[in-house]
Amino acid sequence: MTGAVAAATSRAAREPKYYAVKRHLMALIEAQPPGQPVPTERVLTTELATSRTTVRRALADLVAEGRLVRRQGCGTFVAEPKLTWPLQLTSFTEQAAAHGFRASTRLLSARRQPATDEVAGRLQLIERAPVYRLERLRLADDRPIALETSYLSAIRFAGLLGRLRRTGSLYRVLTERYQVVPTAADETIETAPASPRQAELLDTDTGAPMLVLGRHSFDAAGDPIEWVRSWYRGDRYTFVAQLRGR
Amino acid sequence: MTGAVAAATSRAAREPKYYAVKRHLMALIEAQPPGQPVPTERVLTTELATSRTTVRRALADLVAEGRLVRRQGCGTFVAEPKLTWPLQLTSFTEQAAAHGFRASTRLLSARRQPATDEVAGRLQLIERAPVYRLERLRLADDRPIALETSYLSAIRFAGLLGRLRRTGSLYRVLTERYQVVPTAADETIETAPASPRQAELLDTDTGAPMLVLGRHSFDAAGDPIEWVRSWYRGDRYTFVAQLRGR
DNA sequence: GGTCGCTAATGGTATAGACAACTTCGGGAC
DNA sequence: GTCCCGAAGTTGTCTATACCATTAGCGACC
Repeated sequence: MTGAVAAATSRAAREPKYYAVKRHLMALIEAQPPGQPVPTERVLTTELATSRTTVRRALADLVAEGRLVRRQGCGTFVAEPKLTWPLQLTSFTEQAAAHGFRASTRLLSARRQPATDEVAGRLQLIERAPVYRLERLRLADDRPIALETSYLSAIRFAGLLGRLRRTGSLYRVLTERYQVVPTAADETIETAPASPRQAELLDTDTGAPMLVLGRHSFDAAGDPIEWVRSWYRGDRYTFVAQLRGR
Repeated sequence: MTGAVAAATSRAAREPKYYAVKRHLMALIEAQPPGQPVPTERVLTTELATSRTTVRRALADLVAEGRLVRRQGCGTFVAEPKLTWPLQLTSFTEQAAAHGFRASTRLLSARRQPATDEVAGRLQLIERAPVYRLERLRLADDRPIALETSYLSAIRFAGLLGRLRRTGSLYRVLTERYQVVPTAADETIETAPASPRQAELLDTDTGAPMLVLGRHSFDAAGDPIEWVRSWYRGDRYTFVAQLRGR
């Protein structure tokens, strides 16, 4: 079955009409400073002799790239450049401090529940073993940065929820009360559209492209400590990692 | 100006209608094996008493997540799970081999041109200094994986294009002919929609979400060697990095 | 038996329009 | 002068429709 490949290679590079509109807009905003308004949808519709749907598709692309910002009832504006976000540091507070931000955390929910198949596998637990599920909103200078969902074994870390409510920092509780230090981690990075809830908490739109960071951390014995998925706005952040040596 | 923040926190979690359709579809495909067809757009439109636009929006979300695959004239099907792609190895061939793929490369274009401001800055060259621009399509088992655009100084690596055409591997040419070995690199990861050209080469749709990897590599003296941007299909790949020690 | 071409069904693109939600701004009431 | 309310203009959501591009299947023809 080479049908798919043959179709792909023979497929002409047809440019959708919305992409011509997008290129028109890119030329318009190229040298414009952040905050500068672009023409309204209706103006673009008449100027470019097209439909509002087509204009909106082009605008949506540029919003997804982080080059435009739209505000309902107000207009569409050139966006601030993306911010870089360092990877490969264990603690969110460290990451924020490394770039001069004041980090804070809002605990959205913390509960004990049976593990799903995926979580049980990640934490090397038996099916439906009890786990803690923490949902936290990470902020830098009081602006929402990321939405994190963590899973930890409720057996191994019995009493974690109460201790966490008192001290606030999961990292400190793990090291000081449980003598657990992560020594290795597997990190995964992918992209996915935002759910309505995620969009609301991160002040963006449902379906907006997100960068999803997964961290699977292990202690010195090689046992899994936690499994975390962090959702960042893809239109606002670029992840940066520094690699040294071979 | 706290208006934006106030609006964000007070904004109710209103679920668009398309998201209800998306949840309906997620329930449908949850336990389905890859390749299984889902109902056609027109069937879903009548079954869910909505418009085709709304159905298509939900389907587009699931395609962006890599959970569905659509083929014009054929139908919509449950997708294969995403593939993982290792980061933090210098050579594409190494990365592919690490996961059991046979890597190959198609040189799409190679030319000498004056540097743009961004490229000149990255390579620490004066404005409009001559650089080589290489565009390569990376394949694994003859399937397109990534589209790479590299920039190198045409002064420092004079004669590179000819040597590259003879040997094929940029990495080998750099080490053997120029005695240059990358010892450090800054990597950036972001997400952006595919252009028509990128979509055609990677066998996907214009506007599809991509993972964009930037690599800025340096030699032992700290001088920049090359600046590369690699585009991967976000619906098909998850990047994986392993972190050891602190 | 093989091949060509037609047809039906699918997803892809584009249009026009209605209404909702939200912001801004100015005029009128107090 | 201050406050409130409404009008106008903006983006957000959803609908209905038309036509195009591609595919698979089938039947007629050679």
